[in-house]
Amino acid sequence: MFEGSKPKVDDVARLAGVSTATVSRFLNTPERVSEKTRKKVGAAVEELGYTPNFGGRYLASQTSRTMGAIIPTMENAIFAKGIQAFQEVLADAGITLLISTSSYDHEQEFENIRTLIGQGAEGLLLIGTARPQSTYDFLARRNIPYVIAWNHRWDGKHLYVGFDNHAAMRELTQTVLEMGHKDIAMIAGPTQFNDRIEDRIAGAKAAIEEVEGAQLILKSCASNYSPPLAGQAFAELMQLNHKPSVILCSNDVLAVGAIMQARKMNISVPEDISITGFDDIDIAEIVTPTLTTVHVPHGRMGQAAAGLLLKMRAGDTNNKSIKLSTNTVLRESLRHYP
Amino acid sequence: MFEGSKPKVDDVARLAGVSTATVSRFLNTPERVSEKTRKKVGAAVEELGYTPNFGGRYLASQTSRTMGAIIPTMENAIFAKGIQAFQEVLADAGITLLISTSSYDHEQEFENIRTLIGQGAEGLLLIGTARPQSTYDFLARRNIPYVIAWNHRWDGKHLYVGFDNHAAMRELTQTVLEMGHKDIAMIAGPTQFNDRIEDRIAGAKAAIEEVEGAQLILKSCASNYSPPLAGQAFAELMQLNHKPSVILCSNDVLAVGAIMQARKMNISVPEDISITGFDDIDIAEIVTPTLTTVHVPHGRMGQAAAGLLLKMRAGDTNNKSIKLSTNTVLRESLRHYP
DNA sequence: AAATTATATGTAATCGCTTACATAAATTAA
DNA sequence: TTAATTTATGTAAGCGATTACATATAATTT
Repeated sequence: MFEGSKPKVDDVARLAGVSTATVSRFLNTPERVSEKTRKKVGAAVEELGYTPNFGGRYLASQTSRTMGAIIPTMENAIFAKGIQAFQEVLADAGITLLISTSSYDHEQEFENIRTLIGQGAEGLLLIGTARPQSTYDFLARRNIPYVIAWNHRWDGKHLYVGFDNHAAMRELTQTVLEMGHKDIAMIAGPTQFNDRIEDRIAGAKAAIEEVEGAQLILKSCASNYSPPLAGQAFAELMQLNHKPSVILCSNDVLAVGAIMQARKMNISVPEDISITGFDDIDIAEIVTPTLTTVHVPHGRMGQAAAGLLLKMRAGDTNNKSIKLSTNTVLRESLRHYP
Repeated sequence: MFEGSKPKVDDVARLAGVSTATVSRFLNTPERVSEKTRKKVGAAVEELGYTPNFGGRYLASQTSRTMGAIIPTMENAIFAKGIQAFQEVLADAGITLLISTSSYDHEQEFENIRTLIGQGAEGLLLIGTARPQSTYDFLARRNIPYVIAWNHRWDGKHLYVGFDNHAAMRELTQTVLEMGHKDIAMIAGPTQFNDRIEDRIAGAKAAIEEVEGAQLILKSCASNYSPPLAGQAFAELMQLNHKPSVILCSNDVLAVGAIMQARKMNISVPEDISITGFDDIDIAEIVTPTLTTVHVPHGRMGQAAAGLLLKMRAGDTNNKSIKLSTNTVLRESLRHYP
C-alpha cells in the first residue's frame, strides 16, 4: 500500500469490503454493480490509486484492447500526421496503440510484429505492401487482423487503406506533359522495401509512354529522406548535355533537397527548371518557390485505417479496402514549357 | 496449432519432448540449456511460430521489458527526432517502447500514465515539467522511474534530460540586443501546460531588462503549433504605431508562420523586420529567408534519456540530471538594426 | 570405483485478473 | 403469503508464462 507496492484487486476488494469479482465488475461492467457498492469500490480504487495490471487482465480476459502500428521511421513527417489520427480514433474507442519503428528493415519489422503480437495486439497497421511472403504467412497463421496503409492496389490480396500511388503520379505527370515538358527526369529513392516509390515511378513512366517524343531519365537517390542526397542527384542531372526541363521527385523531402541545391547552383526554379514533389507535407508550402505536389489525405487515411481495424476487431469479416483520393496541387515550382 | 490458435509453451514443450521449464529457459537463459535440447526446442519454436505471451510472461516474471513515453503530439516534428533516438537506444537494449499522446492535456496525460503503468512500463519519458502535483504524487507512490525531457531546471525536483530553455532564449535575445534592436516583440503560444515556452519568455525578458531602453511587447498566440495563428499575431503587431524591429518567436513553427504572413503583406524579412525561432527543426533551413534560431540536440537528448532510464531500471539510484547545450544559429532572418 | 560436485531437466506453485457458476437478496407475480 | 423471477454478490478455476526446488544425469575428484 506504500512505497511502490502496486495495489491489486484484492487490496481494493478488502478496503471496499467486497469480493474481487465485484471489483472486477466495477471496472469492466459497472452497470452490473449496485449504486451503493459502486460508490464504495470507486472510493477504494481512488484511495489506493489502483490501476489494473495489464498482464493479469490480458491473461484472464484474452483481450488486450491494444493495437500495434509499425512504421519505417518517426523522423519523417510523412507518417506523423496519419499515425496521430490513427491513434486518436483508437483512443476514443479505449484502445491503446503500440508503435514501433522498423527502419525500413524487413527483419526488424518481423521482429516488431512478433513483439506486438506477444504484447497482445489485436490488430496491426502496416505501411505499404513490400515484405517477405513469410511475414504474411506468419500473420495469416496467427490470424491477426492487419491493414496496409499508405498504398492501395487492386490485387485483392490484402486490406488496403490508402491511395493509388501509381495513378496519382500518373496524373501529376500528365499535367506536367500537358504543360509541354518532354524531357523529364525523376529523382527517386530506393524501391527495395518501398512499394510506394516503385508505384510512383511506374505511374510516371506510364504517363510518359503515352506521349510521343517524351522521355524519362530516372536518377536514383540513395535515400528517400535525405535532402542533401537529392541535391547531389540534382547536381548530377545538371551535368547532362541534354538537360531535362522538369524533375519529378518521388516525395516532397527530395524535392526540397533539389530546390535547395538549385538555389546553391544559381539555377532558378521554375524559370530554368521545374520541380515537383509528392505527399504535400507542410514544407511544400513553406519552401520558395512553393512546391507543386500530390496532396495525400494523411489524417483521413489514419482515421479510416483505425475504423477498419476496429470493425475487424469487433468480428466484422466483410471488410473492403478503402481507396482515398489524392489530387495534384499546382504551386509555383512547376511552369509551362517552353 | 492451426488457424490463429496461438501456440503456447506447452505446445512447444510437447513438440520438442521437454518440459515447459526447459522451453522457458531456452527463451530466457539459453546458456542453461544443453546444446542438444537447444536445437530441439529451437526447431519446435520455429515450426510453430511461437511467440511468448506477454501477459503470462509479465505476470510470472514481474518484468515487462517495456518503457513508456508520453508526448503532447506526434504531428510536430519537434518530438519526432528525439523520440526516434530514444526508441532506437531502447530497442538495442531489447526494450519495447510504448508511445502515447496527451494532446497537451493534463488529464489525458494522467490517464496515459496509468495505462502505461498498467501495461507494465518500467520507466517513463515525460515532456516538460508542467503537470499537477497529483500526477507526481502518483508516480512517487508507484515508485515509477521517470525522466523529464525537453527542459532542464536546477531545482533538483526531478531527473531532467534537457536543455535550459531560459538560458538559451536569453542568449539568443542578447545576440539580438547586441545587433542594436531595442523594440522587441515576442510571439509565444500558451504557457499553461508548457513550461518550455514559459521559460523561453522569461529568458527573453531577463536579457531585455539588462539593456537600457530596450523593451518587450509580448504577443500571445492561441497555439504553439499553428503557423496561421502566428501569422495573425504578426499582422496585429504590424498594426502598432511603434513597430518592433525584431520578433522573437517561441518556436520555429510560429516563426515560419510569421515569415509567411510577412510575405503576404509584402513586408520583407529581414530588411523591414527581423524574425527568430527556436528548435532548429528542418524547416529553419528551408524557409526563405533561412531562420535564425536556437539549435537543440534532439537526437542526443533522446539517447541520453533512454540511457538514464535504462540505468534506473537496472537499479542504479545515483543518477543525475543531464543538461545538454544549445547554441544560437545565425541565419538570414536576423540582421543588424538599424 | 565410490564420493563429490556441476549440469540439465522436470514438477508444481505462483503472478493478478476475469468469469462461469453458485448463492443470496430483492423484486414481482400468483 | 409463497413461488417465481430478477438482480447483486461471492467462490474458485483458469489464463500462459516463470522459477524455486527437487531430481536425474554427467563430469570430476579422490
